[in-house]
Amino acid sequence: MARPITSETSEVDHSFCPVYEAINVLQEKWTLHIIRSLLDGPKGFNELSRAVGGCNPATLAQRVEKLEHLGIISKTIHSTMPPRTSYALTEAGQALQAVIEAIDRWGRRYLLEPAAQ
Amino acid sequence: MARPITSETSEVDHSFCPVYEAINVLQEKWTLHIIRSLLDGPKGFNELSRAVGGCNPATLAQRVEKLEHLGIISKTIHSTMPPRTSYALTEAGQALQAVIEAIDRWGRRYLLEPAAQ
DNA sequence: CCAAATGCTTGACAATACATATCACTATGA
DNA sequence: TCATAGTGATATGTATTGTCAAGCATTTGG
Repeated sequence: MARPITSETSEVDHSFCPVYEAINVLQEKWTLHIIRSLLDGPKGFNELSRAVGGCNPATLAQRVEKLEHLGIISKTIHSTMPPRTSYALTEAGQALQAVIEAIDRWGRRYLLEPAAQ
Repeated sequence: MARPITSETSEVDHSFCPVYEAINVLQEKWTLHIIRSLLDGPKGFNELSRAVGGCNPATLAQRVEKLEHLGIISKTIHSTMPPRTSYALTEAGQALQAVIEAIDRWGRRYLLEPAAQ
């Protein structure tokens, strides 16, 4: 990628495209579900797992770590007696509400009759 | 799923949630890239492949078939002498522009400094 | 006739996600 | 006190998914 030679064919230049990267982040399995679940408040690991519904713990742990790394969610370990973990959206994460809402509107409008699949 | 009874454990009810389903559609690898590529006009298979950038033909064919099945894109085979295929967005597909735009805005705002990954 | 492009398909392989089991720890109830 | 259940994960093996490198039939241009 990012090789602007080849003048004849119109190669699309993906040198660094924020949209392309954003799509790559959001298109990973469970990512959008996780963000959606966290939109109504911080959750613990198992709580999040239940809210997401169907994601296995290994995958969830991996996703959550990556999203934390990307600054989309934050992980806090409360040093109370039973040490509880809490996952919450950062500002960047909260901002994804607009994306979820857009998907929501689209889904309600065009996905009401599934039937096939 | 879709068992609203069970008073003991608080199972999350995903009987049919349009947002959940919409996310499931859009979270598959390459799907959003394909839709984004088709937003600026219909394309043939190889043309689409180049526009998407990096998706292998097997996956692309599979995605495109599923999206056609879901009524998001339409496939037309022009019976001209070299029979050309053309993939285009349906109305439902066009409507996803709002989602792409939301992702675009988010990406520009929060993904400018990637560094890590 | 040969190279190149279109629109895919195939088959072997690798990466990913899955179910399931388990762990250490802490409450809670009997 | 001692099982039971909840927390926050991690480990195992298997199944699903995506990828790579080819190839094929077709047609057009040189």
